[in-house]
Amino acid sequence: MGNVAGAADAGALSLLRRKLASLGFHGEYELRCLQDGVAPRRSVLPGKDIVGAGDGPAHVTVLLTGVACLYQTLESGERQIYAFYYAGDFCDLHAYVAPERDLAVGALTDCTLGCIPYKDLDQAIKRHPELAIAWWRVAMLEARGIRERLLNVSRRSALERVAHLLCEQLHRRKAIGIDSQVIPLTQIELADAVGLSAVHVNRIVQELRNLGALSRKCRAIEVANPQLLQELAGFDAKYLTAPEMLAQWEVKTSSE
Amino acid sequence: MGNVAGAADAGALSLLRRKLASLGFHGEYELRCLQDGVAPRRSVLPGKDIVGAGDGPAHVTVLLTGVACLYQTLESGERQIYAFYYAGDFCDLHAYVAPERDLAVGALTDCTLGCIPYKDLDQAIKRHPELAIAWWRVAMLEARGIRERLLNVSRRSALERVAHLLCEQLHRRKAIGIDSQVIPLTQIELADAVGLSAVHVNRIVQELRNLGALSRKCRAIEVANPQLLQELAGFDAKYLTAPEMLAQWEVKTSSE
DNA sequence: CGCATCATTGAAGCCCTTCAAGACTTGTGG
DNA sequence: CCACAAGTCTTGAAGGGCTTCAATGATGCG
Repeated sequence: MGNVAGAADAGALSLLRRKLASLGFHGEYELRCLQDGVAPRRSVLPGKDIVGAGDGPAHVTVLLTGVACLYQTLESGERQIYAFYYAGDFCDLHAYVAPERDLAVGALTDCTLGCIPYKDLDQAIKRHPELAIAWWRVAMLEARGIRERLLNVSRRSALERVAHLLCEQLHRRKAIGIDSQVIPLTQIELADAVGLSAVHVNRIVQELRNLGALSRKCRAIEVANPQLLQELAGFDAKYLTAPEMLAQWEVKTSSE
Repeated sequence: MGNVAGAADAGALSLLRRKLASLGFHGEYELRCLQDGVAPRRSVLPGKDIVGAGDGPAHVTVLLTGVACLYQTLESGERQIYAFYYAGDFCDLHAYVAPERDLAVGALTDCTLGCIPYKDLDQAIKRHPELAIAWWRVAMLEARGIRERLLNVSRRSALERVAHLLCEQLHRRKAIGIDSQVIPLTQIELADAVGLSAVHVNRIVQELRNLGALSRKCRAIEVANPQLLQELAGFDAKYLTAPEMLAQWEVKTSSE
């Protein structure tokens, strides 16, 4: 709720600019029309929803700090996690073009959010149609991430699944400048993302600790040997879903 | 290879027009610039690739008739099917904005294809930026479909998975006017989509036949009792991923 | 007719789930 | 500062769903 002004907003804007640049959108001046939109801030505590199921917010939410996830709770009470969001990611861009029932975004750690009202987005797109291509690209990347999650659940053993998910998180965190070896997910959250029972994830985590891939120092998930973890996961960095590696992209319509 | 002219092209154009209208794009005249692009036709036999892994085609492919699938083959030789395509679906729109390694589109039945060269697409988008929002929407729907596939694999029993997949196919076929109760998928293809072994899918199919949900008349998958199948699957029509139900959408930028 | 692909069946066994209970951690209020 | 509650982590035992292997029967195609 607490609105912060000044320097913090500059940080948010530069985050947004980097993000859009990585998506192939290079309008320097044009970003200004979104700048004001990001100002309204919000904080959300772990376990609380950033976007509730069935919400029809009139703005797009940008994650500024923290970790969040896209998820759905089933009738049975189970929860399926579809994607993880980090600083710079858009949480509910999908709702702008295609409202989704039953889909929610939850905070996994303390989260800070920026909001871009739909009307600002409308105007920005109208003035700079290349933006729509950038959003299109965001959607494709989201699909790619979910495909990776499906592959994980469908074709890999429990140990590979967990190890692979941890490798992904490690890479995405590094890509935005977080070097900590600690991954702030509970075993329950891990289980909800890899489609295993929490009990079995626990056994896998212990196995990973025995193998030396994870640290035994603390209760949290701390990676002790990233190299080993990658080998156990069969993780291939080329499968990275993060848009950071795509900085060379150009928006087509502006070139021809 | 055989190019067909005249009446058949009119069918393809009307297919494309319906598709775009369902995505919220209503430019009557504007579609003409895509019309010429669809003319070049191609036929692909079952089991062959429409778009190979690593291909960088200079055009977007529209499926005009038949059934195709988006898939990936792993190092182990296994195949994961991510999505099914029917008449009117775009097979490789993703490659236009975000080239994908290892991803291929294969024909499951005899397929007829139309091609839209990238340069036509470039021009169309430049002239009518709302088109980019329509493509964006396509990408979101693709993501939604893959999420549904993930949910299927992650949280449901083998019988529910198979039944649910069959329900989806039935609905999508009906949405484009195919009323046949026969679903032209082999048990192996089913297995590759639901993440089960072919052997076990076979046992499930037999169980569904014993329960009366599937027909025993032929070797192919023929639905005998759609209602029962839906109950067994816990299938809820509201989860439909097909864009046909979204005809009420409007492209935002043109309204304000 | 022979070959390739798909469907079917059986047996053995492992991976993972479920249930149940206890230990540890954290935060909250008295 | 302690007690308590809530949530997470941990451990064991029992069982079932699915896989793998292997072999045989059907179907269709050149």
